[in-house]
Amino acid sequence: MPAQRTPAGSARDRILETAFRLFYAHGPRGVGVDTVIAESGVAKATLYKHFPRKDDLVLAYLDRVDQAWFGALRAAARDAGDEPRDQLVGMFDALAGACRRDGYHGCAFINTAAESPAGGAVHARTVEHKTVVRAWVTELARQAGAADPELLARQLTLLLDGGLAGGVLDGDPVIAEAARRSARTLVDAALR
Amino acid sequence: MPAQRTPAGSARDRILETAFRLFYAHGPRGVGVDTVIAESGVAKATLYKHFPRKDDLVLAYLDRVDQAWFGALRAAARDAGDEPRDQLVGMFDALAGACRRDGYHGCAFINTAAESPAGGAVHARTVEHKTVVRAWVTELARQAGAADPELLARQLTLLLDGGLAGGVLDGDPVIAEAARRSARTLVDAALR
DNA sequence: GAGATGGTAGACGGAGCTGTCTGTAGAATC
DNA sequence: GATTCTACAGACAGCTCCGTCTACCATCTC
Repeated sequence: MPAQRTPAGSARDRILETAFRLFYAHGPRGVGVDTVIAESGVAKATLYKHFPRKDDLVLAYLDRVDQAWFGALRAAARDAGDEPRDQLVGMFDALAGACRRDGYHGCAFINTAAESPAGGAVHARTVEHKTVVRAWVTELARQAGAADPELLARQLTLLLDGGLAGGVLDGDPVIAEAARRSARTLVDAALR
Repeated sequence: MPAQRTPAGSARDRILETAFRLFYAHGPRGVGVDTVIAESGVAKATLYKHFPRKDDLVLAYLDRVDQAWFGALRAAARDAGDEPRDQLVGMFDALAGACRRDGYHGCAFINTAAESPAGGAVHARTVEHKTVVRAWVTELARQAGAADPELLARQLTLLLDGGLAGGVLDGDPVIAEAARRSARTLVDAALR
């Protein structure tokens, strides 16, 4: 290609960065397009060129969250060592990290799903995220030698969801610690 | 008082019943006051007489959910027998019941908290609900003889939250079953 | 120079939102 | 009969929201 794609993508990036911050803090429905425009210092036409519908921006926001959160989850698992059974517990360090982060406001997917019509693309994307994460945990559980990897994955993602979702009420890091201990108990019981 | 309070409270009840249904399905922010008025067959002035602000209606909605959910939780625990350790597991039958219910849409408190400004009365009410429930579970854990009732209660309410909150994405009753099994494992481990 | 590209600035329409207000009507109470 | 209470019906103001549109500008390429 002769002309390189976007010179810097600076406008698009500013929009996404601003949307990420505002959508996470107040929920997509709680933030008007005009606010995103004002805070990102971009023209309205520019925003609508990159994201023809507000939902397109919401989807891009969810993709960004997915990258960040799923990435943190895998990194935490990796940091726990080579043993899958340790990784299943270690991934909960990502939850602890999230709880401690300033402006922590729970699970972006559950929060967004709660306000999205059931049939729409936005809701579907939130479900897709949870499915992908659970599949990854299931594979880890299989590698660890769990008799019923599906069940163990369900149990652990349930804990993750509970810890994350509850963050919208109370971001106490003690929650993450309780979740981690539960994970240890459940993993030990499943691999006995 | 000579004049009995409300002759039947029928208008107020219709408003509350309608708000309960619509708020739970779409979130308070997703339902306009006009819609509540139209669907409950009530005059606008009547609604604003009973609930001067929309937030007052939201608070009444949360109270209603609290009664229903906390009631179901205690009933499920009671049905599990007299032993506190069985009650700690049995309360998860309430989660299974919720999952199977038509129009199940996750945890009303988490969903509402996600869209409510952090400092407000609505957000505070959601936190209060979770606190009350956890206190009740803590007392149950203490009666069961847990070494660390606070921790066990955290762990179990985490499971409850995860199961409930995840319902906005996927109301599969298999979730409730996984939560129940986790609860059994955690309770057994804590009371060993 | 002509045109394409990507950006800024902001008006505008049509819709929906909350909350107020005026006016009417039935029923109970004094 | 007069008053009070409760409810119905609906117009209205003021705001926000989404998305479209016109106009202008800078840069780069042909």
